[in-house]
Amino acid sequence: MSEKDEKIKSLVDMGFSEDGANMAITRCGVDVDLWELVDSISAPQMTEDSHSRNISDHQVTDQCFDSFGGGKKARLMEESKKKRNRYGGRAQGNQPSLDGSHDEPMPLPNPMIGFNLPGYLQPSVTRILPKQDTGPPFFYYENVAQAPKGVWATISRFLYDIQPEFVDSKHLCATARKRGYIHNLPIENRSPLLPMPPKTIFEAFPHYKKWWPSWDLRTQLNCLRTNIASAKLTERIGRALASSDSPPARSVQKYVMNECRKGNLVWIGKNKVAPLEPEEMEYLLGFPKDHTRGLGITERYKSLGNTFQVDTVAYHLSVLKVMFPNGVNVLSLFTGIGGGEVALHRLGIHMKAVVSVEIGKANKRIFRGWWDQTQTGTLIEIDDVKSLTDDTIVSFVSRFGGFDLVIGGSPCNNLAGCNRYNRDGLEGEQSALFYHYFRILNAVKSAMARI
DNA sequence: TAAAGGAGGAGGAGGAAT
DNA sequence: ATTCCTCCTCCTCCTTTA
Repeated sequence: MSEKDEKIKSLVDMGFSEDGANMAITRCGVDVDLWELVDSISAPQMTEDSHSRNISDHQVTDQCFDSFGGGKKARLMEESKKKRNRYGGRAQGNQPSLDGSHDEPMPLPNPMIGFNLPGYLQPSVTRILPKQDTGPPFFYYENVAQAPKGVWATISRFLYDIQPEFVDSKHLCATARKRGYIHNLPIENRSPLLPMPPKTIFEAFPHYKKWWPSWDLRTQLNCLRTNIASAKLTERIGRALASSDSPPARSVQKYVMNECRKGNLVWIGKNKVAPLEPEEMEYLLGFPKDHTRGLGITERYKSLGNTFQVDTVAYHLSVLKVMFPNGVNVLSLFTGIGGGEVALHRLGIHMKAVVSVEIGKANKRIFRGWWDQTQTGTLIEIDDVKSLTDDTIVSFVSRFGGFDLVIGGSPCNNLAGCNRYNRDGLEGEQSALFYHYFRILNAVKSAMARI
């Protein structure tokens, strides 16, 4: 298959017409990145929305920009529309492009608390979105914060130039989870889930105090991942400690702490460490106990490592409660084990209907099980975002009278730092599904505009 | 055949020193 | 402006085991 045919096939897989794909390649050439072709196809239908828009329309206060690392952001964002920033892989880095422009930086805020978080006093932040970008439908998009250079700039550009809200969940619970969220929800009058989750390891798991050595200074856990430390490694740690003094030598401490941080190991006995149990991960992430029970242990870790931190997401979604007292219709993409739905449920927001798109069989089973136990609304399950056509979306929109919320986090496989093989950015095999999120969201918007 | 185990760095970000 | 240093990351692939 020629390169052109492959590109066309990819675009058709994304839901674009073959004619549109052909025209885009004619316009841009066959050598450009896939997203540029997507951009080219989408551009005509979006100009109407964006021509009247300028940066000041959705500018936020200076304080807010400061929290994103500087007041230059507005100008940088403006320039990004002209200078097509492309992620060119590891080798390119910050080197200037051929046309003299630079890769646009998207600095992560420090501390990573987004627009606001409960318990953090900070300048009040306001943001005013242009009318065409506000809901309904509201949308909520999530992915890893520490993506390769240029990825968040691209995502933001596709999602109507809305600033990402970067939040590390360690400011809300006992485990780190650095994520970026792009949404068009109001950011005033948010309220957290109560009771607030414990913020330290000992508050979350008091019984670990007993064996926790004084030289392990961790108070919080690192990001929960999809696989865990091996039994052999914990044995090696145990042996190293047993044959060491008390307290151990500096070098031994360093080795042990390094492995404990990498594997999120906790102390369950004298000189004995172990990975977190799935139940503990469920608790840290804000899920009900035994939410993922019934899967194999490996699958449980995989599903839990890939999901939302419920308290964080719920805090952002909490503004929906007063807006939709009668409940919401939700289009849930990349549902996973239902982090978004659990968040809505815990907020006391009724889900009249949820159209859930999830490809994983195990995840679907878990989510369906939870739904049947706790919900009374309609659940429609779809296997793959690729098979959710624009026509189907139109029929759903007319059936439910539109969606109130489009929520989802697209795959991070090709963005995450731990991927040693295929960290290819947004063009990676799985992470490219972001463009389906974009396509589907646009389809929902245009279908609802016709009502 | 399906599930679990084990091996396996790069690549940024952010300090703290020049 | 540099350098050096420490830390962290929603992971994939091959082999072994049941």
